[in-house]
Amino acid sequence: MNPSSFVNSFPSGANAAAADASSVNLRVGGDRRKQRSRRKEARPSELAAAALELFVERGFAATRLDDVAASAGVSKGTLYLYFNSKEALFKAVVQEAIVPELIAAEQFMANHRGSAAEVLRELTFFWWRHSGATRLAGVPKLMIAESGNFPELAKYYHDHVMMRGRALLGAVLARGIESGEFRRVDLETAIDLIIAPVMMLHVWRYSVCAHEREIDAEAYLTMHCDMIIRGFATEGNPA
Amino acid sequence: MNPSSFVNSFPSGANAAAADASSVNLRVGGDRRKQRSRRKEARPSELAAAALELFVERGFAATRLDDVAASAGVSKGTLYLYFNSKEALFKAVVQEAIVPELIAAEQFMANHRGSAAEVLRELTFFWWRHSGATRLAGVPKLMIAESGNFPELAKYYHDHVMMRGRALLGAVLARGIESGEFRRVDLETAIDLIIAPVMMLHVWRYSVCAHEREIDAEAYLTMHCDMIIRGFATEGNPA
Amino acid sequence: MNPSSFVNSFPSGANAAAADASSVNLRVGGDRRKQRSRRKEARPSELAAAALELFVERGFAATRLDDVAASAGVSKGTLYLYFNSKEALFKAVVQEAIVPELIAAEQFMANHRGSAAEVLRELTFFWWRHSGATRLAGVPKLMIAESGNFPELAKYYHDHVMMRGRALLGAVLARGIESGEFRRVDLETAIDLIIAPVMMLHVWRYSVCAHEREIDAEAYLTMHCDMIIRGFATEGNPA
Amino acid sequence: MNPSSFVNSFPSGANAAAADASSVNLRVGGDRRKQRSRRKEARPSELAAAALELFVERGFAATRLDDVAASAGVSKGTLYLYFNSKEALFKAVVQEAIVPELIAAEQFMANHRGSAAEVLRELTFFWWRHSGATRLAGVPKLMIAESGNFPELAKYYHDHVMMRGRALLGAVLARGIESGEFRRVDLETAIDLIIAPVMMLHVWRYSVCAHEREIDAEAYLTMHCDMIIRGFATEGNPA
DNA sequence: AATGAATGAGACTTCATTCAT
DNA sequence: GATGAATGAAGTCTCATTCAT
Repeated sequence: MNPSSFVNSFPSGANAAAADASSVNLRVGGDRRKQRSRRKEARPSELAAAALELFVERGFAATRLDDVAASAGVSKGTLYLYFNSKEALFKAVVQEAIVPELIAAEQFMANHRGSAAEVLRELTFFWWRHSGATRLAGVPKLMIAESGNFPELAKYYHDHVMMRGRALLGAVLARGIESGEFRRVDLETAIDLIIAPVMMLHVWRYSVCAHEREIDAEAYLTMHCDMIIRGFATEGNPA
Repeated sequence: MNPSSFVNSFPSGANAAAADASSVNLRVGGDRRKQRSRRKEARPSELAAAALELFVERGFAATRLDDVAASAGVSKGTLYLYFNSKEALFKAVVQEAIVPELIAAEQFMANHRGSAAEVLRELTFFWWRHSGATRLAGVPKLMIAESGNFPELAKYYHDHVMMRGRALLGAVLARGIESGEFRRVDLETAIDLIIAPVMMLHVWRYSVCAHEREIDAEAYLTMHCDMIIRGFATEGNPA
Repeated sequence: MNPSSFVNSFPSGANAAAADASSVNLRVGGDRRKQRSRRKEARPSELAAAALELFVERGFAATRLDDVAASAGVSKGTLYLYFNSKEALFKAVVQEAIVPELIAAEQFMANHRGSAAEVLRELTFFWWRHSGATRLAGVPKLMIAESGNFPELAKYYHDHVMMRGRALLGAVLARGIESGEFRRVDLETAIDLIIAPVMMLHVWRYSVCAHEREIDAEAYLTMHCDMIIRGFATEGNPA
Repeated sequence: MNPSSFVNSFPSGANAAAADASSVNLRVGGDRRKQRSRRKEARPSELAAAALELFVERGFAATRLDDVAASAGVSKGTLYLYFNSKEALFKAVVQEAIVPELIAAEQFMANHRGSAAEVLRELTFFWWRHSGATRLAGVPKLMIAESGNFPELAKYYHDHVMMRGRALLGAVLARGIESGEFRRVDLETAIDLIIAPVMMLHVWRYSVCAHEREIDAEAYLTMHCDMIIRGFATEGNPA
């Protein structure tokens, strides 16, 4: 699993607009003359990808920059050409890893037509496919573990990732309430309860249960959606 | 010094209140001759308590033994009289923090009479009062963050804490299904979905949302229980 | 030339009051039981002495802490028990090196009786004996070289050392003018011109001329004093 | 690339003004074809000029080649086209900075007619105007700071700069003694005492006193010359 | 000739661990 | 039992130097 595959692992249709053109061009360009400069443009992403792997696996503090460098196939000094500090690398990793994920989800939502319940269910599984099943699955654990020591990063993650994801869910819920499909519940709390099990699924897979218990994600998420939809359904409209 | 021997050195029926009392008595007792030996017995607990505080706040790697020692009012060397390594201290901390918590929950369950739904709801709030509102609240985050680097500890936590807690919930669910109160759902998955939001509540409070958003635990847990109970209720028995 | 000789190289009668008693006790104590703790008190001075040697010889940046530690016979980590950073060590070195020097000169002055010219001449040679001929001779060069990068230290040196030395000279000059021995010259400028050749003598010995030319300090300072005294003398009083 | 070949590549009768003119012409000249080759010849001087600025300001060790390159508007690699190492650059800088200074002083002396006292005074102020008031003022401090780590350079500076300057002063003194204007003093020592305050004036301005005290160079040098001339004057010839 | 990306040795600094007292 | 001074391995970060383009 090399760094470049990481780039390609993003939903192809989704991030075309969002991801900077350069990293996309990286693969389509045909001529060799610009390889050096193109390489330079691609480096930060490659390094961040290597770092993501290790951060997710070992945590921030336990990851040595030597290992990141070795994993990316560069020298330790090269890391500092692109990132001023280990912390800066950490920030870049999180941003590279999560922003495309969100953009994809937002586009998915924007294009979807269907009942609120359907959207909720499909969004959940979309999320799982695009995050839970990839190496991005480790990011929530990473954030949980390190946000205490990196308040700045925690704020960024909260503002740009969690709030954005919550807004998505809030819109679905509001639509369902509007249409009479859902009961009138407190939106914030409802959002919390939709998100929590999904996050926890990621976390379990990457930490406590990693080697102890195999969680059947499909069944887990199916039941979760059932519960949510049933729990929010209006009386005359049992999902 | 294996984990279980350490656990067994705790007062068997003890909970947090009892442990506190002992360390308080330590200073009010009038007999001076016994103070030394009493103190000796209490030391590991005092040290672990100081370490818990710091581990939970800063994480394992970012906590220096100097700080633990200073916080406990002893010299750094003294730590090594009771724990062979930082890792050993970590194990002791986790074990000391969680075992009493569980014992208390089990006793609570054993004594409770009522419908499955009632028990579920009360158990949830009991848990919250005894864990979420105390310093133990940080333990889940700690476990999530460090279990990857301490597989042995993750296993212990999984086997002795999570499984024990899951057994508790499994018993309640089984009772509800038996009595016709709940539908026949997959037990393991159902347990996961009951636990996840509670864990996540702990985690959020200690990490990402710490400084960003105040979660109303009461409303959150109430809605969670509503959803669970409604979601599991049999057709003719809408909770 | 070991560190302890450094301590003893200070004028014995002069610094008895100034230097902290501990470093003096270091040598007079007879019992062995307290060696450990006494050692601790003495350590900072020993380390600073070792550092002085190297700083003076190689400059601040070119001196490695490994070498300082090795030279003091301790491990690198030990340095950090006493000094928070290389810069802190530098500060300590300067302060340890120069303050006693000044105190000695002040006491010398206070006890001296004689004409202004005599005092001037004797003070100059006193200074030379106590500074120019010891390893402290390198401090002026050190300060000149590094003060640009350590403005804080430059200020300290200026305020506590140079101003103090200048005050000494200013007092002598003022006395001479008062008594009609010296002409009425601008004090500040006069002080500059008395100091400059003395400083430069130190500097030359430690830098440019170190291996090229041997300056006869005795002749140099004698002529310097002659020039100064003759230059300042009133018409009817040719020195 | 040995020192002397480098020196010889400079315009022989040149001084600072001439060198400046060449680099200015570089840009105003209309002929574009020559610009490339002209530029090539000028490069080393431009690079050394940029380096001088930084060396003087920060010292040798604290100056990064990145900054030198950036300041000269070239890439870091280009530095190595002209100088084999940082040390080689340092040598070039010193040589380029001081040789023209000396040549100018020698020419000034050669053309001067007047009493020894007059020459001494005017030479001093000439020196100050051409060195103390320009960026060259920092060179003495630089030499003092680094000569310990660059013995070879110290020797060059001593042999080519100091000795040459001393010869100049020695000639003036000898002339004064010959004519009966000055007393018969030891020449070497006398030269030292003439130079020292001038050097120290440079040094003070660039280091310890930089931000603390403003020295009135005019008054300082005037008094210095007065003292020297008065001090050396024969009995019947009070300056 | 010129670039600037890449290197890697080496610097400062931290901290878990040990041990003489 | 308790101390705390001492250690040294290992980490992050810097920067002079090289070399493919």
